[in-house]
Amino acid sequence: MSQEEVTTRDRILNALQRVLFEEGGSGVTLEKVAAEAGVSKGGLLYHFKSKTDLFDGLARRYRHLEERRIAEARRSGVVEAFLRASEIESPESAAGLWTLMTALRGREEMSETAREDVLFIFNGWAEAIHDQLDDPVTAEIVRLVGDGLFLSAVSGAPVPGPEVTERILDRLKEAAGEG
Amino acid sequence: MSQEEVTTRDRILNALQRVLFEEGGSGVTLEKVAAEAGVSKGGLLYHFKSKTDLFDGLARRYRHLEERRIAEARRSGVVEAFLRASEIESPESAAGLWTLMTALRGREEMSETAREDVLFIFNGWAEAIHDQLDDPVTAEIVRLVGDGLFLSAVSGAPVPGPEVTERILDRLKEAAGEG
DNA sequence: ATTAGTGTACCGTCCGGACGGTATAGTATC
DNA sequence: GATACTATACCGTCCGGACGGTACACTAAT
Repeated sequence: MSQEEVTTRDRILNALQRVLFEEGGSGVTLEKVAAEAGVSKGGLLYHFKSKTDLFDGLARRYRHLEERRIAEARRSGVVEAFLRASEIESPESAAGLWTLMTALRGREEMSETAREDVLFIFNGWAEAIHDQLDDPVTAEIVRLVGDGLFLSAVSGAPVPGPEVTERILDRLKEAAGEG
Repeated sequence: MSQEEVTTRDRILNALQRVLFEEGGSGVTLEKVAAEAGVSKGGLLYHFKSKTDLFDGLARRYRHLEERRIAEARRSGVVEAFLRASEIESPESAAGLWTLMTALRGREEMSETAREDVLFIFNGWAEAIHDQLDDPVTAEIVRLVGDGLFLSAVSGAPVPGPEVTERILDRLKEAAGEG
């Protein structure tokens, strides 16, 4: 439990992300996640008292992560930060967020607090973008392009090549007066 | 079985969309869909021999629908048609496509043919857009904005108001030289 | 014209397995 | 002696899918 080592709780959440990535939302079972994390089922239930609680924990962790990213982006320039965050760095991480979003509507097995955490992320980015850009239409375009990037990357739909992405970024930054 | 009446098969698929909309992907059970369609479980299984087959049927129907829309859009102007199609007319319909997309990665319970049908839709729109716009960067922006619109509408993330949407549309049509 | 047979479109029930969750006894570390 | 687990056993429920009917329309031979 020293500072640099990852807690068991975090290992379990990472395992959940991996299972989500490999098998999708309906492939998640407590036993699988426990095994993937190298814990027993009892051990998992010690940290998360139900499956719902487990998903809540993941949503909460995403929220904290994105809160930090958004704050940083407000300093460094939102357009670039948001668009870069939307192309996916870690497929496992994206798959988790994706599943959570999917569960947003029609609560499948997600609690109200998890729903709020996920919405917080989207609203947080939207606010940051609108705060920094004067023109609301440009701001919306930036937001939508980012969401589109996220959707494409995570769903297997066609993704623009890296050099096209760069040119999109340049064009939007120019329109936004950033950079 | 005359022309104007909807087949039982279609009624079952509509029921699936409704259940998907109300309860999400993991809320789908054969019994629920059957009840919603006003058929027995046995009756459902007569038309679709497994749950996978049921989802396949839905994907196939989407594909046919979008094929027609894309062909029409090539005549009437892709930018407007695509963006209008991406803001959602029917939430039930969108929820179904959304679930299918979610299942694209990590096959949960979707067959290869369903995956192909869904990818066909996305690639079909992408091709139509790129065919009609000279500048590939603009084309990609249009595509991404549309995907972002879809994502927002269906996930509960913030949606631009109608007048902002119109202005986005105008700006993109201008950039594309359409209309 | 009746009989027999065939295909289609269903209904209702049952079974086996998977899964969420509970419980409990034990272990190791701090 | 509290914390952080392991391991195992168990229960109740839900669900996919198989199966055995049923009803009815249509055809074909007698």
